[in-house]
Amino acid sequence: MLSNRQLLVLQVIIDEFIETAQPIGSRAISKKQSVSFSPATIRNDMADLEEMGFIEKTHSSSGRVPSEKGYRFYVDHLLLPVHLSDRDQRTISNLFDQDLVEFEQVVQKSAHVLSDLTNYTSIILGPEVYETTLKQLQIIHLSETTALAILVTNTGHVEHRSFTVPEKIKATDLEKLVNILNERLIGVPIVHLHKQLQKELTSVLDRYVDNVETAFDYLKSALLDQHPNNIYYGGVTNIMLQPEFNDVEKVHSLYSLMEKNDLIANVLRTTGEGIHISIGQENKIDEMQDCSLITATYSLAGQQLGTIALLGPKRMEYSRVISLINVLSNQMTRTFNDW
Amino acid sequence: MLSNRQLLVLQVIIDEFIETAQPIGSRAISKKQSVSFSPATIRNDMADLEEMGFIEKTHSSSGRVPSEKGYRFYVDHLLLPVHLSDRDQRTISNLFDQDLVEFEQVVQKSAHVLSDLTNYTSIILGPEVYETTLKQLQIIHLSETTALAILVTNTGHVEHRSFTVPEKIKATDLEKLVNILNERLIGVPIVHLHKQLQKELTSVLDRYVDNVETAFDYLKSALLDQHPNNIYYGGVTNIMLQPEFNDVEKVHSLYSLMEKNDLIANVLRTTGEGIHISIGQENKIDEMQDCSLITATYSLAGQQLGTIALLGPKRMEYSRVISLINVLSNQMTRTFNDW
DNA sequence: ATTAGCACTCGAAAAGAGTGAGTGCTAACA
DNA sequence: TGTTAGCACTCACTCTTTTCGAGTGCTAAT
Repeated sequence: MLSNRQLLVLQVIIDEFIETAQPIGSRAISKKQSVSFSPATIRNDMADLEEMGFIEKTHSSSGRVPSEKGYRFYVDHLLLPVHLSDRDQRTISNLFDQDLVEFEQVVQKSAHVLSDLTNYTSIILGPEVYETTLKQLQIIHLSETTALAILVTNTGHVEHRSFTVPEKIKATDLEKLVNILNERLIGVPIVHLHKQLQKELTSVLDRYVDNVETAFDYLKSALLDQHPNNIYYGGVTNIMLQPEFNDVEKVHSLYSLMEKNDLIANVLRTTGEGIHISIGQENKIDEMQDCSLITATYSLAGQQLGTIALLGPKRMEYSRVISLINVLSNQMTRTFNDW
Repeated sequence: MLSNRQLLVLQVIIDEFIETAQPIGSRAISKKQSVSFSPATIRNDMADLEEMGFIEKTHSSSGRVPSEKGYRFYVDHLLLPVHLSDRDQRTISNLFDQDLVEFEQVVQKSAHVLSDLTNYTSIILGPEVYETTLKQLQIIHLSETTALAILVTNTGHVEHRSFTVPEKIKATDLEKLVNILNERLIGVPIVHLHKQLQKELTSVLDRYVDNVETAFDYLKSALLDQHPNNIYYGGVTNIMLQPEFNDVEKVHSLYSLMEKNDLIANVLRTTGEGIHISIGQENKIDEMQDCSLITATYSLAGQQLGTIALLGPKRMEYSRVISLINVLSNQMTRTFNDW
């Protein structure tokens, strides 16, 4: 069990390291306002803390830096809830005072605010089309052999894909199909589209369309296949402002990771509801082992829509960032539910 | 005027520097197959070339590196047309063998191929909506107060924007307006939409719609304002593989630049037709002064659609890159015109 | 006109010296 | 018994110094 003084020492070390990115020595700790012990006393506590794995030395006679276990303890037990600064609060309320009408817009602007305020990189996932319902389906013929399928959801999200129309499908068949689909499918959650189609409509369609199967397959693949991961990054250059990324190798590895959208999407999609923090090795992705990732979900009518996340060095301003991301994701959820 | 031997020496220096990124000494040049002179002779020529500003020393007793004037001369006069390697040719024909039906797709995949083959960063602009014609216009009401405007062009490009519908506009008015617009405007170049609207339709609309001006204004701003710059980057991490960007500062400045889309769009939009090369200080953008930018345009029916570009260090594999970008932009133009 | 020879330059890498911030340990102290 | 002062020790950093070698310019010989 940690003594009160040890808790204090650990707190000071981490706070200080988060600010300066430099190892902290016993003398520096002893000089802090909140600490009234001599360096020698502090050194004893530091030795204990190191033995327990909360802090580390960079070399045998250096000051201490937090270990990942230290950060985890800090996040779990030492984090004092902070009130946001005036500037932070103003920036956020400015954002939500504009009347934004598109989901994507809200989410993207939130991400930008988040990365601007923190100097870390924001990542957002969603809003997931899967969670929304069909508003309208449309086919537009661009030429004899190509057509454009447009799908609009109730959240104002637009998906479109163009495809080659094979010769055996008549243009009129496609149109009929779309009309019928629109009659029957508006309001159906996108995620159920496929099942719904198969179950209820095949027989009905037979009457109207000559070549149901093929037309249907084409439409399906045009609309539902290769669903793009709805991933968006904000403030990607911020990473380079952090001293731990003063090495092109590291930046390169992280940026390459950001090109693998499906990997990141997977991680963000599988975080539970609310705020989650993973520190260093806790991250499943190799390239993130030197980073911390803070995620928060936003939702509509209790239904989880997507995730907003912040990627930075392990030496993150946890307390401030958590407050920010908390306020933002709540505001997002509120805004969506107001519509 | 440069002697033949001086031309040879300059060529060897630049070729070698492009490959190794190291200063080249007289001994190294003399050892080349194509050179049959002693180091001392080479040194005399090098001194001359330096006096004329084609090459530089990094310090008083170092080998030589090309100056920007040197690169310019190389590009203008020493570039031997290269035949593409098998691999390059195969990659490109693979790309165009797939049946791609969307403009964006072709352009983006081309950019990716370009950056993958060269290890530089590709930038593409367009296809410009301005150059295309209206295929269909549509308004979808999402709720009482919000609506989504979707604009489809003949090239399969989809633009959409959602907006707040003010109370004084009736939903039916908007629909009427859209119907009329569709009747009259399909086939009109997007760039003329505005003029066309004002000139021909105001009187007609008066008959049908109660509140033309307001409805029209809203629609216009939803569709035509804040036209996003259609900029796309490929292989952005490649830059970090180049030794001249082994410094986070430089990478940061270049990446920050890439977030300023309008600046880049402007540069790409104002390059003339065909292939253009700007080297170092020839670039108008400050952050690019250490880079070379190679641009090529692609077009449809003689109408310039957009630009495809490659950004890399001044020490670029000019001959290969130019061949590649040439073949690619021609293939793109051909593909578009085939549709 | 070309080349060999030679003294010279200068960056890069290696080796050494000094500095200081930090430690652990021991003994003294309240 | 918990805290502190004192002290020897460690080790990264910085600053010089040295060495090394690739490269140069110049001059004289071919």
